[in-house]
Amino acid sequence: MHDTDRPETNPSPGPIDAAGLPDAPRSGSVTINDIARIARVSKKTVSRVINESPFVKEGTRAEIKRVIAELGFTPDPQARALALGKSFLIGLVYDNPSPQYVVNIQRGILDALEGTDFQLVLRPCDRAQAGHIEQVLRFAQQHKPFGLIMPPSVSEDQELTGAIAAAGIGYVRIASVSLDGPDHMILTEDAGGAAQAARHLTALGHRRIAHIHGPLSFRSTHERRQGFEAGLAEAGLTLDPLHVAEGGYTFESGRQAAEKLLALDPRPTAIFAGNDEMATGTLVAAREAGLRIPEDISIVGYDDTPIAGRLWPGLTTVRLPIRDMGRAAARLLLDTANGARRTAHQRFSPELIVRGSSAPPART
Amino acid sequence: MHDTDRPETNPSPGPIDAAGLPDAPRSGSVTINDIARIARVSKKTVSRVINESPFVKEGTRAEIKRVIAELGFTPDPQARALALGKSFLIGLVYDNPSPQYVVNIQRGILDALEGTDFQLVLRPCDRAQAGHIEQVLRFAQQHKPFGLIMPPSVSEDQELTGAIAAAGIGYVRIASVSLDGPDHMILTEDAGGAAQAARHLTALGHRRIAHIHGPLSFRSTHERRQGFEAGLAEAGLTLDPLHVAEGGYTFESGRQAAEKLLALDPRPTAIFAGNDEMATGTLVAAREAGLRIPEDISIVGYDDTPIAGRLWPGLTTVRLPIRDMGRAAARLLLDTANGARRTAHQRFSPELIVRGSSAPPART
DNA sequence: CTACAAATTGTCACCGGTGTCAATCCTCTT
DNA sequence: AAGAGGATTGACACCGGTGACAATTTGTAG
Repeated sequence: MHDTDRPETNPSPGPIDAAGLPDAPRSGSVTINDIARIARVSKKTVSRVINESPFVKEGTRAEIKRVIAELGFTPDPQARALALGKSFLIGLVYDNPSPQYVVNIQRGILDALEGTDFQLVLRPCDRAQAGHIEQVLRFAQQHKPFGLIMPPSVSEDQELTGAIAAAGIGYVRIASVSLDGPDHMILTEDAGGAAQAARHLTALGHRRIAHIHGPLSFRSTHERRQGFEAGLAEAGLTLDPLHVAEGGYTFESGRQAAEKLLALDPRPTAIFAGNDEMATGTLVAAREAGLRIPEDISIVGYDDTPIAGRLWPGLTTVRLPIRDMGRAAARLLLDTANGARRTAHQRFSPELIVRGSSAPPART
Repeated sequence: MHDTDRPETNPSPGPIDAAGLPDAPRSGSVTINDIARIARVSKKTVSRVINESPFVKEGTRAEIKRVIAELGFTPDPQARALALGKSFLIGLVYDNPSPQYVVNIQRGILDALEGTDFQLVLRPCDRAQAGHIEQVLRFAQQHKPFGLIMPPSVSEDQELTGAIAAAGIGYVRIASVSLDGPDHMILTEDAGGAAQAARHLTALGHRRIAHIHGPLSFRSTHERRQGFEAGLAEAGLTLDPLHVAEGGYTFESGRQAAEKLLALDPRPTAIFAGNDEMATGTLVAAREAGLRIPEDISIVGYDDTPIAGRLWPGLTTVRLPIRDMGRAAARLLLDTANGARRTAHQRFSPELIVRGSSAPPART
């Protein structure tokens, strides 16, 4: 149970020095009042200096800054948040099933937040679960975050982003280029990356090429497939519906989809998976089927998460600068604090990374 | 540049309804004042209900709760934090190089925090970098988190934990059992897990067994090595110093350490790596050396991160219930809010997971 | 029916900042 | 040298809660 039966008043001794020097800074921490008193100005002027207001005389500003540095004062985020009606938290609202993706986004955001007063708060959001929008909204209304960052597939949920915009919360979305919008966005050229993968395979001489795509609820799924088909078309190929399997962006789903594709006769000589997790599943499925990689089957993934370089053979994949994107998203958000009013879009181009999992098909 | 040249006063129209009904709740959000007014009590009494104080008459409490539910009131965390001198943030202070570990800890903590008012804030902490303690301390003093959770190796930094304790911040450490302390802890029996790995290998018939340990700054490194040696001793074996290599808990370090071990003559028939990342590196090094796994070399890891199940062959490893540990750590922290004053220790036992990377040694 | 203690509720200052707007200080003009 | 008008600065209320302590109500013994 709670310890609620203790008396409401706190019987602890309290600040012993309370009766002492009336001018001594509180033992706890330095506040704006201490600075104001010592610098012989009003707290409002100190506040102006903190907030870099231009309406402070240079000499005053210098003196206040000196005192601030001397006492090691840092403004209380809670108090500021209360007064401003906006906290110094940046919320990462995510549902991406790939841990690698999530960690890299986090790292990028943390890169950008370093040295600022902003903190990164994690807010997972299960779109499959009813009421997920209300949960995020509740967080937003309660904690009044400075802004939210939404990677796919949260970023593709129109209902959610609409509700957040309506609540007056700033946010940056990370999404595929095809998803246009009037808000801040970090865009990835998914179709282009997938086309690179297709070109790579056709250049190696593959003709029977299969594709495992992600969940239909992800826009990247469609974009990557479409880009892949466009890339194949450049070599005069089309994607046989038999050669298309659906996955869920997870290892296990990739493995199962690959099992189906590998059982085809004739067997495809190459498989392009919608992300690295599924490509890893494909690799395992191929191994279980007794196939050699890349001699019997070439495998290409997408994202270049760390696992791609840890497999044997290394996974040929399309690198997405996920960490950079996270950093850019956070920067975009912070810029709005500095008065950047116009919405900004920023593009990131994927790059094909060739490792050992792809090679020319065996002569049949 | 900043938009600091805008006038200090906000020229926007402001709340239009300000002159209207004096009793109407603010358009923004419902506050404790609204509840108090409508329930015809003082805000202090509402505050008591919010905080589940027992000093409120049942009827009053019921009525206030009704009004709270009706208006959908939720107390402002910033205001509470300001008044209490303690925020509703839980800080995860981490430096573990393995992304899988980090994500799982996060998930566990988030599990425990779901449905509470607490938020998870990420606070990476590079122990190699000078001033890392000051950074964490600065965060703690500024944001006054409700508590911190520190997994290894941050949890093993006496200087850091000491400073945090001195600052009066509550925290829970996740560490090896050998690291005793007067504070809340989640303990893992690393030595026991490593001993299980040793028994597994000796039972398979291995005699030339090597070990790649982690960085010396991690306590788990010593604990795992010691447990491993103890397990070998049960079979009458000792660990030849030649068969010991140092790694850094990273993929690349494991790969390099394994290269050295695999070049020995006679070659070890089994390698126990201090974590899965290094075991993965070992697997790649073995493949590069043209060895078959497990026929030519058995490999065992530690942690059972997801990658262990994604490799081919699957990695035999020691499973640590990382997510459960994160959840337990957060629960422990929350319990202190409910008056649990005694420090609590909670143990988690590792479990050997046998997959395809270990088998009896080939007859030589 | 009183009186006194316990239970319940209220008042008011304060947590540490910011917004509003008035007051004061300069710097030029004329 | 007085006045105008912009540049600086300050006074004070307020953001939405909680702590300390006083006030009021209730319960119960005498």
